[in-house]
Amino acid sequence: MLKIYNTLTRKTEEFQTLEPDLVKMYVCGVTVYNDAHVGHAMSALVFDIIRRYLEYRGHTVKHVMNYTDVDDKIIQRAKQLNEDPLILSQRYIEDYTQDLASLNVLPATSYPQVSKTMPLIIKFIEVLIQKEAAYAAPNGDVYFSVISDKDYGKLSGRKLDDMQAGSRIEVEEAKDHPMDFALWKAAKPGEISWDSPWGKGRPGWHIECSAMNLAELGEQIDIHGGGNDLIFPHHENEIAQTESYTGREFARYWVHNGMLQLGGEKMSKSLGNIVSIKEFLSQREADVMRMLVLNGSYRAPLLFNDDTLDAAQKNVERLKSALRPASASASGLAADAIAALASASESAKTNFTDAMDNDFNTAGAIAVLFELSKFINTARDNSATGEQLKSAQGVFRELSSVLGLKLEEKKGSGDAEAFINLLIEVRAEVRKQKLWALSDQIRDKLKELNVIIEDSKDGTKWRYL
RNA sequence: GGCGUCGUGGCCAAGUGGUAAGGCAAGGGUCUGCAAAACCCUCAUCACGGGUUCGAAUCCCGUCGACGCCUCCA
Repeated sequence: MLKIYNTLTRKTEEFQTLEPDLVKMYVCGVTVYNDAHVGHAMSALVFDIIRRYLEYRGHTVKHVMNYTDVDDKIIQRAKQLNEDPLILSQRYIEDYTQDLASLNVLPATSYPQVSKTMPLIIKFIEVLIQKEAAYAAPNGDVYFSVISDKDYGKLSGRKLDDMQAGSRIEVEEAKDHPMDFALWKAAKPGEISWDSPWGKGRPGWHIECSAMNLAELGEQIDIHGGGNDLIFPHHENEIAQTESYTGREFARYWVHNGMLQLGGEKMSKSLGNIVSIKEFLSQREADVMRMLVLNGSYRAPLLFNDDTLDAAQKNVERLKSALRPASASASGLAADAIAALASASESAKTNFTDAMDNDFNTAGAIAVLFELSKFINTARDNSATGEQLKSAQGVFRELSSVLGLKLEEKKGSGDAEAFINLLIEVRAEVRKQKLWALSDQIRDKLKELNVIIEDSKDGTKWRYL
């Protein structure tokens, strides 16, 4: 039985879908005005892993990830670059799509955009006004009225009185209540805008997600996800809007990932301590980032530094070792060893599911893979044939792909391969003649070129580092 | 100030009542011409102080500390 920690109740709850076997999952994507960073990658990876696991457990997942392509920061950036805001955001959407593909994140079912949801957003706001959950102010803005929502604050555990006391925001004169937030913002001169019953303007930050959710998934969804920095105000306001609109419970499970930490602090644009996904991938392979996430727990802060990345990279290498082929001269395993390997595979599956069922305990799931890899490697060391390894390696491959790990050996150019093989042939001859210095020199020089040579009983193998 | 998360070996990190998974690093070993890889062995009593319990890292109270949100943020 899958259990998920629900931010709304602050409890780990049994997962039950609204409709049998179907999971409606909405994950807040990014505001597209700049290169996405590894913190965004963490969030995307967390929900990719969740989605993959739900599918592994037999659910069909409708996975919606939005792009916020109309926003203050986009407008500002577009002004700097003297570019149309929508062209700018479209460029970054394509960019981010590529980043996600590079990270082996499965494509979402759909990717709604604010700019393409405008009629529905306007209609949504009109309904809120009709229901007296929102009001148009004289300045052309429309605000959501927080006092109209009796349980406003339930997600973040705040009370309106507390928030007023701690508020450091300059309160707009036009607001009835200081915590009221904008559903619609009147356009300033020269800004991109859309026509509405309240004049030219554009949506506030939170309403798009409520509208796009409704459009893509309906009034109620199973999982709503995002970074835990979105709990307040973004998700709090989303709940307020949607539940005021529908009169029903919005999302069953609110799932939030922890923040990536760089040098003990959250990575964020305002702190300037950013590593973009592209920068990261120019240094390390995608599996390393994923392993970093898998090794931790998705709700906790994740340390991103050279030490944790080096360890993650080693972990990836280690897992890859399980998939290496049997020795060509393998003579075969004894019957009891074959049985032991088979039973190790079976318990790996069970233990994997047990771990993942416990609020996606990926660290536990990874430990299961390490254990299975040990069994496989021992079997190979004990002369298992390829045929005898096949089934266990199949299980290993299956489970690691549920986590989204590719575990591919690196490839170089086909041309280089022929030369490397040639060098290895020559080196084999040199070794026959016991010219160890020369033989070692070849090995060292190849290593400098990121080609690792490993000698064994039945010949020399090589791989790219 | 308010709300919340958390504090497990050198590092990353599972475990939420019955005497501490896994990985990295380190040390020893098998294999190897030497390496590398793989495999084997060694390596913690869970921030601190109280309490509940036959029994607590795991529940309760307190202290100290870290981090996040309260303002754009995955």
